[in-house]
Amino acid sequence: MTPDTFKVACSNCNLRELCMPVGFDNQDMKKLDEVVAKRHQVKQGQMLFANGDEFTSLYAIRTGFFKTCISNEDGREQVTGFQMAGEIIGLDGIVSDRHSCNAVALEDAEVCVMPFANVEELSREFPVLQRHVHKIMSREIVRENGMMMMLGNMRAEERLAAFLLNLVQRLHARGFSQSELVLRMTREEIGSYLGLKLETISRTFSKFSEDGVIEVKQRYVKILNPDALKKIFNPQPCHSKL
Amino acid sequence: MTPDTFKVACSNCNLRELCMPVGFDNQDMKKLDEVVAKRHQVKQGQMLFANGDEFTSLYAIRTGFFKTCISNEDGREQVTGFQMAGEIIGLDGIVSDRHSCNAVALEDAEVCVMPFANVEELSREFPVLQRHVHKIMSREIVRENGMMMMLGNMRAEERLAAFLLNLVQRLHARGFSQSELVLRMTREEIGSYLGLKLETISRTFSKFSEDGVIEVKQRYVKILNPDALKKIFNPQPCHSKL
DNA sequence: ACAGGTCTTTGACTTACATCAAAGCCAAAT
DNA sequence: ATTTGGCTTTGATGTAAGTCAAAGACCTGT
Repeated sequence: MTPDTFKVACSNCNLRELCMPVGFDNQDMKKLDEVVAKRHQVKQGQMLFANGDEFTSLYAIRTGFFKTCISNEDGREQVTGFQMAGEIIGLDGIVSDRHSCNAVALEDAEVCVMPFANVEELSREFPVLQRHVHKIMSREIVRENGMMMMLGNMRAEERLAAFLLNLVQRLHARGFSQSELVLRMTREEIGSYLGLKLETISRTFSKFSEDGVIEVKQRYVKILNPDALKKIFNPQPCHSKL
Repeated sequence: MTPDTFKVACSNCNLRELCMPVGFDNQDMKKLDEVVAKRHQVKQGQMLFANGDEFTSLYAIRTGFFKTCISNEDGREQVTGFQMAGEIIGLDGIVSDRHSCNAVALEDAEVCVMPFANVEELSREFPVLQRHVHKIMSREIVRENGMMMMLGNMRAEERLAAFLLNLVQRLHARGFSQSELVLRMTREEIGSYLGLKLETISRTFSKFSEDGVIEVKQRYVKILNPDALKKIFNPQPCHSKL
């Protein structure tokens, strides 16, 4: 065991409600601790796993912030997601027993390593865990459906508004502010995620700022008018009959 | 039981290798027949399920061709996938117990209805089925990652080339031609899937045709030069060191 | 055989975003 | 305090794809 790994328990983890199913009694919870083999530290900029790596485990993020991305033969990169505490990464690896994307820590992070064999074994024993795993995968499918809608149909302003609203909503669920956030990623990474260039992200931030919808100072963003942002994301049809 | 539903068995279904796990002995296979409650016919243009419908079952396509699509508040529609025989639809419903997309038959179709409760119960009993379900969901996640790359980074010609190659590849796996196909969907539906307008699809088909890469006659498409198509999809960098 | 509908093609023009380029900002290192 | 390097902003210009419009192809039912 390397010094940056150690054994821990879900049963007293403060993220339990975020990454584990609810409705367990204490005894079940004890057994469930077995899903997590150990914890693992990942420094900013390091990869948790890379495209082509053998798939063995899912990872629950305890602290820190990740991006997942794929790149094709001619070097173009697509960020496929940003993940924060309580979220699960590694699902891409199940189908082929190899990871098909890179997971990069955007800040120093700690993850719970959950060997997938354990997950499957305990899923067979605990229907509530089984259901939970299915929901996590389904949620990711639905999220990506939404991304397809963004990338296929929405304009730059709509994409960035949706992105910001989604970020604060998730941060808020973790006890952070509803209106203020510090971006963990560059303009280029946001652009890659949203199918836009970094200049477009920068210009759109400036536009929102000029319109008084947000306040931006580098990575710091304050949402001044969330309703305006929601309206940009989701413009009202002029007439309901339209 | 309505006249368009009847009980059947996977154990002698000719699509078994496509939609069911391999490595079952006969006895297991008998029990596995229990996943499928019945079959269900869907006429061209009809919905198998719609956004908001209660989720109860996954569906394995026996014959026919489907599209799944979502639409947002202001009416914009995004096709999120095209599915053919042997593929599974309905995974989007697991997370919230409601479907979040519409599944529309693009030609008369027949599906095997697999109540998800059965799937989960049998998954607990048969690890190979459990693994299979996980792989199906992971495959969908990886497919959608690839779609994000397409929609975020690729040009119209690349998207359409990738689309055609993917279609023939899947048709070929089902015993159809590697080079000829009849499209089941309109230019508009292809466009929606690829984040392009129908005119752009039409123009790009014409361009490919002028270049001698394909032959197009309405819905009929013949791939004359698959290598050229692959090169469009996946352009070689000028120098490997680049 | 024809009428009506849906789908497709093609042309002319517009536009949202990309590209290219230069300057500004900020934090860490010297 | 200054340099360095990564990130961001902003402006000028280019372009791939969108929009609008009209005509053509095909299918279905009468």
